[in-house]
Amino acid sequence: MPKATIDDVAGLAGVSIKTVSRVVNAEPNVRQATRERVLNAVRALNYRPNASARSLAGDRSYLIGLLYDNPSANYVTDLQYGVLAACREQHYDLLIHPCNYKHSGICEEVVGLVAQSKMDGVLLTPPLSDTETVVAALQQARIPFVSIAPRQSDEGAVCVATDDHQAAFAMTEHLIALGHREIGFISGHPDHRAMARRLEGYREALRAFDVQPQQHLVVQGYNSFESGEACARQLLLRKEPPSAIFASNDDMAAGVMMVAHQMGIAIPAGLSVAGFDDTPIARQIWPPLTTVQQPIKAMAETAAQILIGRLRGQTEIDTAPVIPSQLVIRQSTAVLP
Amino acid sequence: MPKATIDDVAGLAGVSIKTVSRVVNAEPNVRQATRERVLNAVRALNYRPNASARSLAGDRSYLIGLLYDNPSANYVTDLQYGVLAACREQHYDLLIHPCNYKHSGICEEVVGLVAQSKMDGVLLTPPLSDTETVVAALQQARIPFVSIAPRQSDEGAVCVATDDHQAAFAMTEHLIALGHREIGFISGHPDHRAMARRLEGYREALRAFDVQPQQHLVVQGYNSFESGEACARQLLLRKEPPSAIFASNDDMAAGVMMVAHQMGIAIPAGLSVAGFDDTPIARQIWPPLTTVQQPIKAMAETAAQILIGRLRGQTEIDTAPVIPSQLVIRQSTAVLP
DNA sequence: AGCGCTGAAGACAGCGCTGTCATTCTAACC
DNA sequence: GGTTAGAATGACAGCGCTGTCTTCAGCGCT
Repeated sequence: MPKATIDDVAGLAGVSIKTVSRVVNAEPNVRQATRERVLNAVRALNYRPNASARSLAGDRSYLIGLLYDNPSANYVTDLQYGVLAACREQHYDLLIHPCNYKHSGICEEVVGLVAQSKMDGVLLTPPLSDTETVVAALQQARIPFVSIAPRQSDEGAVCVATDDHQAAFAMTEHLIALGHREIGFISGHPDHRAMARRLEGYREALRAFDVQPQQHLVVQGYNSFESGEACARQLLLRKEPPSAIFASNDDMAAGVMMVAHQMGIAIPAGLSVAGFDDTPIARQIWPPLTTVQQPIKAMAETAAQILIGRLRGQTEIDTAPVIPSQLVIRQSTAVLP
Repeated sequence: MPKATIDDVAGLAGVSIKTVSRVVNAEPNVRQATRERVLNAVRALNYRPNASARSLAGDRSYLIGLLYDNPSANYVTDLQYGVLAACREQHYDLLIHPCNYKHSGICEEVVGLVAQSKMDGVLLTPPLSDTETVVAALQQARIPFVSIAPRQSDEGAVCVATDDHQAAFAMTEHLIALGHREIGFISGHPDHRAMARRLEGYREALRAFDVQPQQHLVVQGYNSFESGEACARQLLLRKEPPSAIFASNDDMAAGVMMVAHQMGIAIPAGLSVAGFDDTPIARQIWPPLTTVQQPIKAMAETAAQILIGRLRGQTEIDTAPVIPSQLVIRQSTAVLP
């Protein structure tokens, strides 16, 4: 079957191509009977509008871009699945673009890419959404975008916000409730604003429950399993090691558990360990890891819906929804003996 | 800066738009001096050809699709990075399309998708590349495609082949060399041809080294961590448990190790465990897992290069390169005491 | 000098759609 | 019944490029 064009459909339905166009694009002002006649013709010919022609004429590509720079495969695929769900629903296609947020030419790269590939808009994810130069470049180039980012009062940018602060507070509260007072904290990569929020949440919980914060119990990690190992050694080799360690992500928490195993420390009997993100690894280590589950997929889907809505001209939508995360208590945390 | 069109460039360079088109598309028959004049104008105006116009006129979209149905985030992102590397080099864009290979309408879905999004060609990955109906539908619709798939003599389809058989043979040989004779094998999902090849490799190695194959030492897994656990219980609760277990993938091997830990079996002292794939988890469990590393990224990149080459009209390329995988010996396998 | 020939460049017609504006129809009102 | 606002439809010009065909200059040959 040769691919049908809009003319074929118009001919079969006995209307002008413009009317077919109206029906296909769900525009108003078409009589119900006409609409059905056209739809039948579309089905009969298995007509698919030509995306290129449509883009060229309409100056819209029905393509959105997903920009990311994140080494976690799970995070990336969760993002993609969420965005794809929204795209499919709205008949948009997705272009993915991993990039290096530290690259000096990142702004030109991003703007150039959007121009080149004719994206209608882009989705920005951490740490790109935390990189102010990129955000500014996008704004300046008037490229529609929506960020996924920690909650933030400043900036007018549209974003789907995470509640890292609150979740870290809740996790710390959980540890305190178990009787822990010496709670080590492994902070995350300094370029990720979400990581800073997690540290704040931890600190605020200590304050809220009158636990004496100790500077040396907070060590700087860099999100990787290996950095988790290094930080764990630093914390556990002290003369007075903490009774619990809260790592800013699961990979580092897994690193902590690896080191604990090697040092012969039982978990959770001798050490409670908590992570953040609820990646698959949380359930694949022993004991299963207490962590925080952030609905990445839902956030990505929401962000994509908002972006596409804006591209369609909507503006009255909620400009910064916060998607709540959830504590997942497993077996790596226990009451202080 | 308003976006420049080909007319602007032609005007500035003092040539016709067709000549600009020739230069931009690296076509022959343009004098060197003219070419340079045009290129200067392109740079001066920061000209980017309009992808939609180009597609419409040239009946090419410079878009390729990556089809997959795989729950492993690492696998998927490796694929993507490989394909993207080739795309970037060749100025193609990538559309990703996760799908459900068991869905009954999968063939129509795939063909429809390609038509809809105007993809020039697609990349097929396991288990889609193992699904004959999909392959047939693509061939019938005359959609150019390249598969990533286990080596296979039949079919004329262009593919980048894996050497699962050989790698599994090598791993089994490694275990035999360590003195193991009772080697349990956890096979993978039956719909993945690669998994069948791994089982064959195991069997052939037993035969080659005169180890008595035992039917009950081969149990059926389904690629997941949980199925690895179940299979491990089945193998380890026998009165004469194997001294080594070779799982068809790392997740299942991790499941085996989890069960062994729970049963108080030391690894590798009491049990050698081997996996396949070299996913990050292999290094994040204790002890680090002996496994097989298959260069997914390189395979994907090669496949994309071949596909793009074909789209460009090349045909004399190697039609079925085999990318060799590599044994990674870590600490989960040891000499039989 | 006249011939054909090749390489370099341009003219021109669309690709299949959408935006704009003109036109026709419908129905509700006086 | 005549008007008229508004809904429904159509005519038409291009969006920015590429494919095809044409033109023309320059060259070697007889």
